[in-house]
Amino acid sequence: MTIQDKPTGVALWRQVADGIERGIADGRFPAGEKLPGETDIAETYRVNRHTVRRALATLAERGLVRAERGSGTYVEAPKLSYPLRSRTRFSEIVGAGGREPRGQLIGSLIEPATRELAKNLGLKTGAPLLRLDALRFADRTPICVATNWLSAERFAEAAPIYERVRSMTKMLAHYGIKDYRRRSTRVTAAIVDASDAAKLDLALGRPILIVDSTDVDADGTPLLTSRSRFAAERVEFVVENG
Amino acid sequence: MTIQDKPTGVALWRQVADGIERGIADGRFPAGEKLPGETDIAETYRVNRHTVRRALATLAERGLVRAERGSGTYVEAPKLSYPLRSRTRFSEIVGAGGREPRGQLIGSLIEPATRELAKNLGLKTGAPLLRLDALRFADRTPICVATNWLSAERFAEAAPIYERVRSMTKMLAHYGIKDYRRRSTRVTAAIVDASDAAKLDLALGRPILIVDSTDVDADGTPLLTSRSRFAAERVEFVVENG
DNA sequence: TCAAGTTGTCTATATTGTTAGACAACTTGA
DNA sequence: TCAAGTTGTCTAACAATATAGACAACTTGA
Repeated sequence: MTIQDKPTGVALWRQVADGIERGIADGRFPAGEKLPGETDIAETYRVNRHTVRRALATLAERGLVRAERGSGTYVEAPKLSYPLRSRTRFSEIVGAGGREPRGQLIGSLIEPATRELAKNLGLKTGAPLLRLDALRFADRTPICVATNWLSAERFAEAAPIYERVRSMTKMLAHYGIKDYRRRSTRVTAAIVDASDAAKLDLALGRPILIVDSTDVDADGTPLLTSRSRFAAERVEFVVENG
Repeated sequence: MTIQDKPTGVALWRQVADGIERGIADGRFPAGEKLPGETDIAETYRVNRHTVRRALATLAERGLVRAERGSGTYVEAPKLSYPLRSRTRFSEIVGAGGREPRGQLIGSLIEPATRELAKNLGLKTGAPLLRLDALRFADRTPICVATNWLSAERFAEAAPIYERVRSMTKMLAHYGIKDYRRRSTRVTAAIVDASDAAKLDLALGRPILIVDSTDVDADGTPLLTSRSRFAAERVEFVVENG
């Protein structure tokens, strides 16, 4: 009992947890930054280190902080709230959260359509597809790896264009496509593989959200189909009902 | 552990005490009336009678209730008596009632002065104003939401300072303002809107008291102008004549 | 490679919170 | 006067909270 001497009915660990949470909320402890060490926190709150640990444990359970043994405890970025609606644009969604969207082309190649890809795009199995692999960021934090398949015939120059404009929406605009919408969205989850882990700067064994989707133009003609892998700890999908 | 099953860090007696205090504040337990018996309270909160007793003890210590052996426990606390005089300090007024004043900054932004605000503050229309929205408590009971406007140039750092000291008076003291007084006060009433209802923990449709005021320093220079919305059921303004 | 600094885990002890039961002291109204 | 209902007080047991110290496991940078 050092914060106040009279019993308040509010446990010390709770007071410490609330104090730290307030610090995160108001930016005294920015996302990604290291918190003071447990010993330091214990000292500033004049409380035992175990009490601080309990406070941090509740915050970690809620995903607000992440402890790294031997290194420190870090503020987790608040999850990006990602609405799943028919008009889904990564750049708009990220921008709406006050963060800067960024895309980076990490690979492009031509490959023949599997049966499923062909079905999604309304093409024949084996038709040539342009595959674009992109890494997408909110500010400097990688959010997802997206693999997009488009008709190689219709969108022959898509790769260099995407590389320049760094936005799917703008790239499609180059082909005269003013608007498009999501025809289908399927969400599942898995454990990240080594390749994606490296791209997303994610520890092995962490969960990812996998979104399979197909975008169509105003007439319903398929434009592209894609599989995106999101770092689960950085996003939160919001399904809007109604 | 019956109110919730996970440990919350808030003692049961404290939760009961807060619940009863809320009931007194919002009129479910009017001043002078008898509370339900300790056994009844224990039953409604699904808690031991001793726990209720501890809750009542803390309320009694603060003068909110008075226990009469053999008869019952009665509500003491009348509405917060809030004198409207030229030297009006929320913290002093609440403190004088034996309750603990508290302030919480709920928002701050820069906005241009409307004609009326400019007039109150002796500035030009459109001048940059710092707007501070604060929620003020007596103990744990929200009393009013106050929107304060100050010159953004003169009080550039007011928001973080207020956040720290949680008192308008102390914040102004940081700017070397030792004393100030109320130049004008206007009182009206309305029905609470949804936003204020949530902040004040007030049911929709309940009345609020609206106070528009301007504070000036010893020389008569305007310092801040504000609009406060009080939960009508929790305060009683006292106008002292003479 | 090593030292310093970090989080993770264990044991132990004291204090506070919560429940349970019993009975005393008192008030109220029939 | 008496029964019912109230608050006051006591003992007892257990759970949750808090402190203390020691050491392991790990990361970082010199």
